[in-house]
Amino acid sequence: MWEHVTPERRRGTVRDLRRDNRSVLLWSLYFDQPSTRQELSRTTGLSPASVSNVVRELIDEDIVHEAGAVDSDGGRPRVLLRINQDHGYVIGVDVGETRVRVELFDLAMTERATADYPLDPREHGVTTIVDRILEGLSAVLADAGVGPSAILGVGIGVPGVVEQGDEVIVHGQTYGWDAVPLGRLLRAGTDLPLHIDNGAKTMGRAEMWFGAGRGAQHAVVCLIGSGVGASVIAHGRTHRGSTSSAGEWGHTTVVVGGRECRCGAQGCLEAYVGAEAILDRYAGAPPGQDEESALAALLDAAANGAGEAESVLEETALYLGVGLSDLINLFNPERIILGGWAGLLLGERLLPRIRDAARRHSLRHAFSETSIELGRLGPEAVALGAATLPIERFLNGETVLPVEHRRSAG
Amino acid sequence: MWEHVTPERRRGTVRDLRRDNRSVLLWSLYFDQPSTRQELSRTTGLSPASVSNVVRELIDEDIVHEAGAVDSDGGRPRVLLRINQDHGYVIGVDVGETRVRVELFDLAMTERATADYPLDPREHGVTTIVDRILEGLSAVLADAGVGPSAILGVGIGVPGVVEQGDEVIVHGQTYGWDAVPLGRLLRAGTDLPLHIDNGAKTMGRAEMWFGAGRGAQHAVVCLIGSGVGASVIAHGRTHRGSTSSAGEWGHTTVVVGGRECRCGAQGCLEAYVGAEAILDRYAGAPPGQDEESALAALLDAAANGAGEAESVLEETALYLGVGLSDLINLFNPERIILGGWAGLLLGERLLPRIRDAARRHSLRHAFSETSIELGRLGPEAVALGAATLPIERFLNGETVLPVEHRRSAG
DNA sequence: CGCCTTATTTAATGACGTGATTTAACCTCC
DNA sequence: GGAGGTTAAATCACGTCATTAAATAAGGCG
Repeated sequence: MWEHVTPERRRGTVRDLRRDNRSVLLWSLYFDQPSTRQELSRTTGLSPASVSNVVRELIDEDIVHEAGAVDSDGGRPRVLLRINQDHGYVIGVDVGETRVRVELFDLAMTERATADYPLDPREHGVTTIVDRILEGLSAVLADAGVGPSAILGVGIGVPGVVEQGDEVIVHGQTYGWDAVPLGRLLRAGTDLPLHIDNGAKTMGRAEMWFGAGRGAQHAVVCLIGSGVGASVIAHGRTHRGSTSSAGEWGHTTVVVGGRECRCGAQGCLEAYVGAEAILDRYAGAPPGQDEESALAALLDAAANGAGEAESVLEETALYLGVGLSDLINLFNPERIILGGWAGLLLGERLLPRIRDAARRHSLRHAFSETSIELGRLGPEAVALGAATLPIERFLNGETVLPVEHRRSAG
Repeated sequence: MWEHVTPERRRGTVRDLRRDNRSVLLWSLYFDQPSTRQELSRTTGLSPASVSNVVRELIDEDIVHEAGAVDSDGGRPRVLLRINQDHGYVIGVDVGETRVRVELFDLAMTERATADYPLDPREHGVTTIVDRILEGLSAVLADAGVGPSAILGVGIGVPGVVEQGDEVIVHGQTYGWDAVPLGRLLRAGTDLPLHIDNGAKTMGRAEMWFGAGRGAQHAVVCLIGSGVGASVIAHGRTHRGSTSSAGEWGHTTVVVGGRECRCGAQGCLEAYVGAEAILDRYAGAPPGQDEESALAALLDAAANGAGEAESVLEETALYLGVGLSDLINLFNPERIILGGWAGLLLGERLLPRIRDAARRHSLRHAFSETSIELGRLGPEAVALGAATLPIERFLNGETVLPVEHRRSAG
């Protein structure tokens, strides 16, 4: 009864030690390719001898390749090492409000195949989605010419709360999903290792790994689309809370007794800065347009001096800034990243005003340590981020690939 | 350039492994005393042989004592082990708004000496505080008859933001402290190892270790006094953010454009539920009373049916509930603990109403997984929690005590 | 071609955790 | 009260690991 006060600790055999060191080395190499044994020794803190040993092991397993060399003033050249990007593959799935998208990547995260299934807005039934995903999996495998045994895992980003556990359960407000055992349903159709997570969180991962979040240890990635979500990263890790539903920034209250939100509460942030809510507040919106064009039109109208559009945006910037200030005060991140299609559209035009509103509503010290930026990966990042889930497992040494994929040891 | 995405990893020598295992064992024993080697083997996952080895080491260092035995149906009795509570001592300091309090504890956290220095409300100068603390340190050492060499460390809880780093800097809004290098100032007067942290955070630690937080991995401890603060615990660790100013819940915005807060912003939670703010909103408050009696009087007035008092409280419960719902949505804690003198007073009478308001403003799933409770340790817990800072270091094996305190090895 | 410089590997060493084996400590039953 | 049983703890032999120091590889330069 003490686990409450200390972080999880792995079992301490001398063998686990090796697994950990190997993992540290892999992470380092993965994010700093190509590298040399020497450099790895520096970055990991391991002795050159240990680096040599581990690297030999990795080369034998065909996970790492030697690739050229670089002169070292006068002496023996350093050998360049890089991860064999064809050692295995990962798949990322983006289950969005309007489509299901499946992408296959190699270990370097270059896209090798894609499948895209537009979704009828009225067709969010569980079986439809499951079918699309399974269909997409076979499609990208075939398309890329990759066998299932070479797949390290499949990451799936879905809207709504994802309860991790023995059985992965998805609660999708917008989809009308209630406690859907998505993992079990999918496992009926595929044997690939699955990693299911909330879409905002997977997008957050993508920005942290490859986008505007690189280098930050503490960040919040805000996903503003039709609705509003966020992914909180502390110490480089996505904050999940006790049942993985942390980060529901959109339903934070900014006005007690304010506008009604689709979640049933009043005064939620989402009821002011979600695309749906913004358009709702704007009388000038022509009906029948899709949200994306409608919001773009609103922005144009404001740029052309339309008073009402302008005031809706002004208000939006204020509320969004307030929402961000809450994040700053509570999390003290070094960086806040605005993403999602609506977030990017709004940010482009309103960022200074949003920043100003955030400044006015947060504590000076914390605000001064936070930068507020736009996401760099676009709204397509959900699948990419989802695909990093199996990559993480791989780098941690928690995935073993069938032997056929290993070169016979020297 | 990859640390952004993986948690800190310790250097991996076979020696660190031992230190870690020893630490795991110590934590387990600390929170589950007395215990036996056998039981420790179970809880730590270490083999009985390793437990034996480590325990022998700890006994040799006089950190652990054997204390009696317990029959085991028929066979050799299990030997009970407990931590030698006199192996070393820790000191906790509570720098509050009205006093400085210094307490000395043994390893079992029983209080051995106390020193208390009331503070003139106008006298929050840095040197005054530093002097009081130093005075208190000598006082408790003398009082308990303990030499400085037996002190594992001193934990200090202060109001305001504490920036951890090479040089500990304190920003105390309420105190009018701006970037005070408290660590350096104290080090001029004492050689004891110092741990400085925000008072809300140290109180949170106390509740997590010994109070209403026991057993929880994810919790938020709310400190409501004259102002409002919070301590967020994720995975058993206090969340600090990038510059340790995380958890400033009090300055979260609950009403855009709302009441002015002493921080300069508008609509902060603190401007509604801090004791000062509550009394401010209550016209019936007789002047010249201290806050504590005034709030108690307000509560009594409401209990006796005074309409205005009642409505102020009703409103307070609403705002507090909304504040909690933000925590629930963002952090998804398993437990929320209401503490601080005002929090306890309010909670006693208003808890059901607070809970209800929180429920109405948070997402169903997250709310249903959270319990909202009152703190168990009272407002005195700041010093206790501060004292756990050096305890933690000790249990992690990061503290070495001078040899004089070790029994000569057998 | 021999010497110099730097990178990597090899060899020797010491620490560690574990399973198997002993030893310790207490019980029951005859 | 001693033999046999039972459970706990300590010891031993072994395999694994990271590290340091020494050796070797791989170029450059004169």
